[in-house]
Amino acid sequence: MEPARRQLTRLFSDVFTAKGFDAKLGSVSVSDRPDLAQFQCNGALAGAKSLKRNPRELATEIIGAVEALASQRFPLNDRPNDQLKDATAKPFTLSIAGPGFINIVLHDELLVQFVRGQAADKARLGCEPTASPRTVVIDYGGPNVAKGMHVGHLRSSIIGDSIVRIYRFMGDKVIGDNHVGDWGTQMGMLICQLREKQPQLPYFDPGFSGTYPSESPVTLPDLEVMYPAASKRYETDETFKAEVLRATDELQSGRRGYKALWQHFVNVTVSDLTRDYEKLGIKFDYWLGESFYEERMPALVERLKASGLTEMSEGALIIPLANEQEPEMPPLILVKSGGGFLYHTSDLATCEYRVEHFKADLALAVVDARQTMHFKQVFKAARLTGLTGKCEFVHLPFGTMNGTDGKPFKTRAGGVLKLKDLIQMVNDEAKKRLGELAVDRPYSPEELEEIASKVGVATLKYADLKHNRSADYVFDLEKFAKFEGHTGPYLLYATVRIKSILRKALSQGLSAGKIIAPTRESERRLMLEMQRLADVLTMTYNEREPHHLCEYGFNVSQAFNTFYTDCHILRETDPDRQASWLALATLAHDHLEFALGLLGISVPDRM
RNA sequence: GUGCCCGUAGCUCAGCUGGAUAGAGUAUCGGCCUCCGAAGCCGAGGGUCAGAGGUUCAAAUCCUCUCGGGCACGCCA
Repeated sequence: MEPARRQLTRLFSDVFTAKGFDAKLGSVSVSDRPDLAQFQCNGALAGAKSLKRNPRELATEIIGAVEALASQRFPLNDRPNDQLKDATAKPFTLSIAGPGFINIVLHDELLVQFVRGQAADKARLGCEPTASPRTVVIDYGGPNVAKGMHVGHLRSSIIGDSIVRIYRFMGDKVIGDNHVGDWGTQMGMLICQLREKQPQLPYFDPGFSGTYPSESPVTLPDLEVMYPAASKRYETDETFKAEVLRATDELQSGRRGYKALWQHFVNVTVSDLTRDYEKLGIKFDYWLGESFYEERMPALVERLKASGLTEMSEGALIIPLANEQEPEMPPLILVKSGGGFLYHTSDLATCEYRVEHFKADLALAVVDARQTMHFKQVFKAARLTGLTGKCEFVHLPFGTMNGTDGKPFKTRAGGVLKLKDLIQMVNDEAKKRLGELAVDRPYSPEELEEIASKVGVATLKYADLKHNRSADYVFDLEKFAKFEGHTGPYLLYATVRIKSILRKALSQGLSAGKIIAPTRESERRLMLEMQRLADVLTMTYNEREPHHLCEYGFNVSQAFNTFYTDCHILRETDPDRQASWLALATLAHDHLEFALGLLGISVPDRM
């Protein structure tokens, strides 16, 4: 069943259209004044203006026409006995306020019909799949070899994972790809750095023809030290830079020892990454890193050359991208003056592969906002050269995670906080809180671990997802440890509390029944909130902004908590009402578990 | 220099396809556990929506400019 707002919009639009107005005027929104109404339509104001008429007069006319259709569009099919005498009851009441707003309040019986519709649809809670499913490749994660995951990698993984879940639920064919940074100049840096420290290793002996050791000469912690050091030298030390560039070229042109060494770097990094992703409950369908496109790049470059869109400039092969609209757009460097490839080229090859191999209709890249220019270039070049076909390429940028000082996040010591340390920290805090709360419910150590982990992951993910995707946001460790207010644990707490009530009800032989019309404001508010779900989900899907779903979960939690305090379910004496409340609580639980699920957050049975 | 993002309560953020009294959380203050889980609920105070113009019956929202912060701009990714 469609949410009330959408159905009302259709009704009002029909009326506006019939009167010769733009259908858009019929748009109904949730009321800005919940004290006055549940929904509102402002179309009469704009409509009256275009005809230079009195808006209140037009609003009156609209109301008349809407009411004439109302009972037919929204039949009240179940009137409780005490309302039989009111057989002419309208499905909603309309009124005019202020300069010409039309206010709408649903009849309680109609409100209940929406909620019952959801309750009858356990699997989808009334959310229809998209009418035109597409094949969608979603590129997220994107960690780099030699740099373990730190807080900066959280966003892409968490946001991307949620978008994957949402798209899948909406019926698209989704392919999640972790585009690992495993093939750039950074690899040359690592090779040179290691060669200086351990030149005796067989990987550096060009004459070596035997089998290289299966054991990696370095661990991830080694790499994490080597990379920043090498990176610094690369910028200041010209000799080192030249060596690095040569090593990179040699690696990319297949030097055996370097390739073997590179494989070790990748392996130690990936096995560590996999553990981090497991802790976060994040999975990928593919791990097609930059190196995967290695073989495809030379052929691609040849084809592009043949297309006549490339030219030589300062020794490099480029695709010029500046035009009248974008005179400042820098060219895309296809081949470096030294002969190597940059990530522009591998990204072009990636675009091509996603179109040709995956037959993507849509390709989303969940990548840091600082790469905006890069993607503009790549996508423009891909379009120019015809690589994109009919596929739509979209960069979904996200903002930087800053510390409380407003600068990119660092630990107190000034270092980069590793993801696993962060997870550990949040889990420890969760454990502490569990100890304070669960006095009469001692958990086994295993269950304690599991719950703490769920609470910790919920804290991290929710904190990240609740913010507007494209803006920078402040990552406040102190707040993370608090778990109060608008946080993941708040939503978990509400959900777990419902589970607890339902368990208790079951043990007392009580069961959920038919949801009946609300009699209290707290009950009405909970229903109103829940019937919005499909609307919110559609918005989240269209905008690719999971924070709408966070907001929704928070609102439902809040509405439930108020309802919970106001309506004591297990103590209720009217069995019909009690059964209805149990059904309402069950539905609230299902909504929360559903919304959290799409955010990638799982709910423990108790906490 | 060119371009992009941002500036809303002490702090962290929603709201931005223009609409009524700008909302949450947090912090502060005051209530609520013999009663389904108080990580909760109820209430109070707290705002020149950075500033100035403009468009409009109506601007936090659209346009222009200024100020302030962040980021990106050819051989790192």
